Amino acid sequence: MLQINYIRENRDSVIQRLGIRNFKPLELVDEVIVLDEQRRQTQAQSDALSAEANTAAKQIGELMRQGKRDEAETIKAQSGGYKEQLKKLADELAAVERLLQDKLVLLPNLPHQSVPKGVGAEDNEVVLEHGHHPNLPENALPHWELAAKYDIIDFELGTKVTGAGFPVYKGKGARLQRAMINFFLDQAEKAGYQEVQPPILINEASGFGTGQLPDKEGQMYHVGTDDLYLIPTAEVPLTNLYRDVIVKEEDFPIKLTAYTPCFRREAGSYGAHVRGLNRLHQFDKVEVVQLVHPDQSYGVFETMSAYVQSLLQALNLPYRVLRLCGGDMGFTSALTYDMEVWSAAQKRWLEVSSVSNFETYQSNRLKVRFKGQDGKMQLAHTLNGSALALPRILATMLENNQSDRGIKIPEVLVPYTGFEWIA
RNA sequence: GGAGAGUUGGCAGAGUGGUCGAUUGCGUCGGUCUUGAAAACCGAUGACUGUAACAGGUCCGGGGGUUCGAAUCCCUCACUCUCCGCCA
Repeated sequence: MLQINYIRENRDSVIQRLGIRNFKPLELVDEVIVLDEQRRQTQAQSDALSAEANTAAKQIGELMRQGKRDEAETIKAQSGGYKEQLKKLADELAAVERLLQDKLVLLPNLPHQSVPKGVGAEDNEVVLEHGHHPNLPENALPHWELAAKYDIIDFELGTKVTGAGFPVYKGKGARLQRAMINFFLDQAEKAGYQEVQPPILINEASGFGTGQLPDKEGQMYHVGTDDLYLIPTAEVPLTNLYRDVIVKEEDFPIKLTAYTPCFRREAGSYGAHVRGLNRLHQFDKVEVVQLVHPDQSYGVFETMSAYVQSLLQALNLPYRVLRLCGGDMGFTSALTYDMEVWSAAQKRWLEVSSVSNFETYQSNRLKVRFKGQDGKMQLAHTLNGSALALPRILATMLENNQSDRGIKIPEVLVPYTGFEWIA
């Protein structure tokens, strides 16, 4: 959520920057400013009246103590009206605040200066490409056929047990999943991230804190009986660990990592692009999250991006890094790099990681703060990145490493799998 | 699931209707003393909102109510703890 004070003081620049996102209802900005003005006026009225009522109440107390009952009764009689007036003002205030809040959450984060203007994926900027596209023979198979051929993933079984998008990994497939999780977690720990096992069900306040609610409600699975949501990413429980926390400045940077399954309804996604592992309702991911001093967040952002790339390099996967354009960026992000790997049999790029700096957009909702050198409270910056999402890595690994002998396991994973080939 | 007890500032812990935003202790920060440190002593030390700055306002788990006035009384919800039951 954007900070109302910032909007009030930087109206023109806010509008200009939202334009980079191709954000349409720019009139929201002025509506918010007007509502904020109303809010403050109502608040001031209410405060003044409260002050009067407080004074009167104190006088009564004083007079009672002195035994001046009659005088006390006189003031008491005059004080009767406060309650009603205050209630009226409080209702008014609540209404204005609610309106303001409702509008405020509709405003996405302001893009960083480096974010290119644009409306969709075609406007994203390729920052770099790394590695060579493997030359596969004509009879190369897409990963869903490889998965069937070597009997390591069973999509049909998952459909039977749950539904489409819930694959069953078997044998070496399951083992490979576990190997990747362990490899990613070990690497994250080496990079200084503390491993956490968070809950994978979250309450509404957590969903709101990181920005999934209210706008992306339909993307999460909701457990109605207990009013909880299945996490779409570990970012939600990890970042919410610090909700309402005042961090010590010297504790920055706070670096967390977690492996969790992730659940996404992916409503409205169908067709060839979602075949196999390309888009699932349940998948595994290792996530990294950092809470940092505002001065450091963009440096940390680059470090995090480099870290994710180091994983892709270790796995020997050809990848590219995209700087997302304003229109393609997530609602809450100020700057996002997407990492995509080249899936050689499908001949397309698959997104396997997304690294974002949210600046204070999340921390303003979460109230993650620290006391700065000047003694004033400041909001922390939050960042996160996938490191990495497993299914598309697996898909690409299967496709790119296939040969007559079978699937070659990347060297770094062999200590974790205990086998070099899936054949 | 049943019964009972609780939820107060970074922590511990007072406070059962009026000068309580809250006694006190610990912690933290600053100072005195010291070659330095410890101890001792002195002082400071919540958040939010608001203002040019003061002032003012709000917050004692959340929400609602009673009252001129609520941390204190009532209702309700959430959570924690203890005992019982069930159970990976």
